[in-house]
Amino acid sequence: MGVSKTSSYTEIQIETANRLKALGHPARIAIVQFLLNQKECICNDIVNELPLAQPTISQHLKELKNAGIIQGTIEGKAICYCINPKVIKDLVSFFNSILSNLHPEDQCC
Amino acid sequence: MGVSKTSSYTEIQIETANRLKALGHPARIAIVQFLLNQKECICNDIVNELPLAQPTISQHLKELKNAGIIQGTIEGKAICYCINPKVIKDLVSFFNSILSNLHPEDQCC
DNA sequence: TTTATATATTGCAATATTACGATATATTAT
DNA sequence: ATAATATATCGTAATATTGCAATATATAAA
Repeated sequence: MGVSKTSSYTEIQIETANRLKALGHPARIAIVQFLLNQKECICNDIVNELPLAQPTISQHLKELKNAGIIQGTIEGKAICYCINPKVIKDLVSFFNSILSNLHPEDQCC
Repeated sequence: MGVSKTSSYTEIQIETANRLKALGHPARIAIVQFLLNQKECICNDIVNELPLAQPTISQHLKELKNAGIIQGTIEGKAICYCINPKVIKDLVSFFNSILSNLHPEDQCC
């Protein structure tokens, strides 16, 4: 008894949660997967691909960008969005570290 | 032109989004990490560890459980929650497949 | 059976998210 | 300069999430 509560969360916990939350919507998963298949990754193409209006997609792109999942650079009249590999690698590491800390003998169910 | 909109999302996109969304909150990241370090994983312990009230933690546990991230079994008076390795493995695969589809020559930014 | 312990559920307020029409901005083409 | 194209922002309605006090349930201990 007498265990003191951790006052808050660590920076890493907050950052990881933000990134996972950004990917926690089917439209944003679909956007990421669409970007993977494109050499030219422009918002207007995505509008034609997904069942969402242009402002909604723009909003989803903004969230992915705020979380660092994607980056955008201006390409003339359009904008080129693409995936930031570093963040994806971090997430692979995060889940791999869960797996490696999961020892069957520790499992109670 | 004339590209038809995909009517909706795939089952896998929806399932993946649900799982990532479930992990998209610092309290739920902290809960998962706490479970990793415990042999005895009981909700009341988590209440002493996190800055949240018992009903709130119970709610977060429910969300993790609904998303399949954790499972709970009744252990007498308490409940033993632990992580479902299969789902974590699926997520590692998801992010690894993003990485393997990310060819630098395709990147426009 | 009464009491204590562990967890879940309900109800509710505060806040955040999602989606979109309307509109703004910025670049390119004419 | 005007028009067309690509994207962003604003305002707003509908819905979802978060957190908690109060209360319920269920098991174990006395």
